[in-house]
Amino acid sequence: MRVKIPEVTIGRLSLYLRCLNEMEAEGMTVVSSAELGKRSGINPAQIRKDLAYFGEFGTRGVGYYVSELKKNIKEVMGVNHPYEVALVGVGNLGNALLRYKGFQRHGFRITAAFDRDPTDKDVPEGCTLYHSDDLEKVIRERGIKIAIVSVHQSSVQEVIDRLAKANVKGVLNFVPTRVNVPEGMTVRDVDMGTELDILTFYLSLQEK
Amino acid sequence: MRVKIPEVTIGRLSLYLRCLNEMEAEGMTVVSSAELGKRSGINPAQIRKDLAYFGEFGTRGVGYYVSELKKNIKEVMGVNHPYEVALVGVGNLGNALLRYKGFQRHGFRITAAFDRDPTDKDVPEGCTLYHSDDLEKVIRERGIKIAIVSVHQSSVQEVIDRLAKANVKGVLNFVPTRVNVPEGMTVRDVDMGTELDILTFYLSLQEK
DNA sequence: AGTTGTGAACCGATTCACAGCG
DNA sequence: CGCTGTGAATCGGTTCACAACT
Repeated sequence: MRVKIPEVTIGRLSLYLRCLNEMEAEGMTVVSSAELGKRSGINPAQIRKDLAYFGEFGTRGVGYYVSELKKNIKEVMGVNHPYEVALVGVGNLGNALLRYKGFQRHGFRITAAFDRDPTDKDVPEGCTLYHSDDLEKVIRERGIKIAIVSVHQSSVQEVIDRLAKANVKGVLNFVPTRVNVPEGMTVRDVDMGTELDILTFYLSLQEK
Repeated sequence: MRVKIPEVTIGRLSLYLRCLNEMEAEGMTVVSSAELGKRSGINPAQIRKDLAYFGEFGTRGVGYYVSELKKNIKEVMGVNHPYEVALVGVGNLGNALLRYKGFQRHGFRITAAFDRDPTDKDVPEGCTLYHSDDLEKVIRERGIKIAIVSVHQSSVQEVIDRLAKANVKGVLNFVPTRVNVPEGMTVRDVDMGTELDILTFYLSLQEK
């Protein structure tokens, strides 16, 4: 890899892909950065720059071939093949995440779920529920590299450390606590409480 | 307001508050930006700058008084009083969000839930379930200003527009679609599929 | 002496503007 | 001619370094 790629770029690639899918469905075969910009709300120069990090996907004077570009973006993002994902903590939130359709659309399948108390819990077709004790064993065996964590605050750090030991490389963390991220692992936090705080702040600004 | 406040600052204020609560529980009464930095993982200069946007909360040579600072941050964030929140779309995800404890910790209570098909659905104590048809009416009557949207893709835009009409000012949107944001409204997107995409990208980088 | 508050330097990301190419 | 790809300019946020203050 030549230069460092901003992580926001990856988020935008995901957005471009969504737009391209729509456009393809509408029968478009070629698209300019200007058109894609209109659809996605991103500045065209930004789009060109984002894409240029990874190659020269366009044709000057023409634009980008939709199906071509889709393929290239998918390759770049590493989402060409479906991914297995583990979920740790089958509480309210975990349960909903197990059933969330959005992951499938991105090519992810939650195939293993772990809980400290697996009795009385049930999981959707295609997913197996295990006791947390078996976390390392199962994840290693299956070669799972990505996990979603929705456990109780008190056990997040332990879970993250155990996932790291099991060779998990990426974690989507829904638990609002500062965690120590093990070497070689990427953790992305989703903190919904803080999101509401930010909305509230803007709200309180308006009142002034 | 004198200068523009970066929105990441607000997210960090929320983090500082969490740390301060911990520290207070541990009996600390005074804290320096260096100590808070250690706990929160944020650069001390950054912390001072974040706080300085809103006032001079510290004492030179001493630091910040914990309870004092907590109070000030809460005031700044507009979270001094509890907020009522509406939730639109009681599917899997919506249901989990209704029961998510993290919101309460931040002083939010989901007191009204809306669904196109409210039969057979039940909601926790303290929350009332309404038919979507009554959205504008109920939200207006209650003066609710913040909403969480977890409806089907096809109706997001309509829901957002109706919320705007009902005078809602902030929306936390869990639906992965580009929405047109009405004037005077703030929308924050939580796109969990894209989050996994980003993890996958880092994963695929490591393999090279 | 110790720590805040802040101007200046730095760094990274976005946008502009145009050369290069189809 | 039109649109991409990209160096240069700009913008915004972070970090540094120190003057101000207790």
